[in-house]
Amino acid sequence: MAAPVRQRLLTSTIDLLRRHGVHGTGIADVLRESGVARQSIYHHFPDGKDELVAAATQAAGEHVRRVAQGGHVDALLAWWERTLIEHDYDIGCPVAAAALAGPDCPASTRAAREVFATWREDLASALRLDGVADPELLAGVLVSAFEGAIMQARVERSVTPLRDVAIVMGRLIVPE
Amino acid sequence: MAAPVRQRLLTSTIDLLRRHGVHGTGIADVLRESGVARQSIYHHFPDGKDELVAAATQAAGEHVRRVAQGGHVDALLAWWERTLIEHDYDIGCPVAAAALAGPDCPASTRAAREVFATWREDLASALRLDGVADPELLAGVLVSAFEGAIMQARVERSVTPLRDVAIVMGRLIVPE
DNA sequence: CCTCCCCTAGACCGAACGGTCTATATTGGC
DNA sequence: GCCAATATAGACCGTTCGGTCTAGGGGAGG
Repeated sequence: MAAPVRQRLLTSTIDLLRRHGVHGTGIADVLRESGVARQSIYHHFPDGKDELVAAATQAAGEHVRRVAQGGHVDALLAWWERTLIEHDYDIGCPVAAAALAGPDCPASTRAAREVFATWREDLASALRLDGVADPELLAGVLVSAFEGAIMQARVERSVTPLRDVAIVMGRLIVPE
Repeated sequence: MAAPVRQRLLTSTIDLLRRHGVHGTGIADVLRESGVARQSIYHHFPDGKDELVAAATQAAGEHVRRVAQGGHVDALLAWWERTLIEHDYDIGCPVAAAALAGPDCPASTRAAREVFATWREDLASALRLDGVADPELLAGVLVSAFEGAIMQARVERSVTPLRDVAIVMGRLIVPE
């Protein structure tokens, strides 16, 4: 009962987005998992589901950002490996879920775009500090490769796709 | 009226999967877009939506496979660029949609896994023929990077993520 | 005190969901 | 001629959907 209502809503929504995607997650599911009253959703997120999903996407993006403190690729990799195994490969990336929601959820799409941009900027800064060539280019490809690897890892039920990305990208991330 | 019913069902389902994902696509939508009778779905796909989506995923995977005849990365890139622009960035990869559908759609998840495996094998064979080192490793990362780039390209409404993947991966795909 | 805000409880709405059912063509092969 | 397979049309089912509504509880600040 400790956590405030808004936070509980976001946490539950993120969890459900990772399992079932945007359209596979119902308001009733969020209510059940968070134990919050129906009306409270529309108090905190007047625009309804799309706004809730967009806010959850932003929050999830911030969380991952803190995990990869300073853009350390190895920390990101380790965290995703652990998370996938902990949840028995029954989850994906909530930002990917928002990105694939489609035109019915414009706010969610926008949120996904902004999170991806933030991730790229963080990674590019870290790469630049390490003296790596083409930091922006590599940062974008890193985000792409990570997102694809998470998707493959989920259906393969194996962390191999993630590790392979780390191996291959490691060859490119070298000081010039 | 030319195309047989089963084919029209698959074509329409693929199109809708790319726009709205698995849970965002309803049976009624498929019926409307394909102009097929409701009962015909359950004639060709007795297990209902999950089986239809799985079959559509397989068919889409085969189609992309033919596009990348022999595993030519450049052909794949050009096709995705053209497709995204043609549809004004309102589509994604249908296999990704199936991969993120979640545990309610076990057949679709299985289909996504098999398509990813086929793509990796095709790419690995092509890389091996070109005398590239670590063909399996690179093939897996290529699939990851492509899938992630398609996702980013969609929300960014730009082909830049795809081109960046091509540039960076081109540096790795060199004869040993 | 009263009022405003946050929160809960739960009924209620019309629409859409996936799936089943009956009934009626229209085929092509035996 | 007959039968099975394929197709169409459309009613119908119970459930769930996202969203709105009313009614009331409790705490903080005027």
